[in-house]
Amino acid sequence: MPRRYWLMKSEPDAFSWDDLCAAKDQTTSWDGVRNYQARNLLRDEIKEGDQVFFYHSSTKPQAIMGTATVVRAGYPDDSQFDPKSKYHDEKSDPANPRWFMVDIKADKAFKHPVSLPRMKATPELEGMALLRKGNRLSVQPVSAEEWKLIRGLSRTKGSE
DNA sequence: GCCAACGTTGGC
DNA sequence: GCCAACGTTGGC
Repeated sequence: MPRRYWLMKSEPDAFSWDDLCAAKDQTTSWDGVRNYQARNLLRDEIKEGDQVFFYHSSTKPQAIMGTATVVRAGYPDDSQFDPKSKYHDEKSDPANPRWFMVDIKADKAFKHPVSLPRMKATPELEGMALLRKGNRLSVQPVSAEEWKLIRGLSRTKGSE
């Protein structure tokens, strides 16, 4: 199985790229995802060694801040069983957990974060999941071509 | 702050 | 099982 690529969104007010870099071992559990489509990716598709773009949403500017590596593949999200957590899900059965998470570790900060407008202005990225209208998935696939191209963009300053 | 898009919930 | 109402996401 070749390494695969993903994009994960985070609101920096909640958890930012800097928070990831400041975390112990620059590693965090990607918990709190409560969407079935994203859950399926976390549980079934995302494997150790896969690479992740870390994207800041609902902020200015929205941008991919850097890359991370999946250091642990899908396992049950423990926040679903914690009554004190805002992610608590009383309907989830511990014997058959509903929600999953992965662990990611910060890899490289982009010299130049790649902004949403810059990606939109790049014709080769036209089909990218992130740019599709109405897209709300917080975890989404990235193709090898998109990965390579965006890493290239991050090495040079854009107009955005 | 607005609102379009989409997912989820619940009445029937 | 349909679908209207509602809540959330996230760009603008």
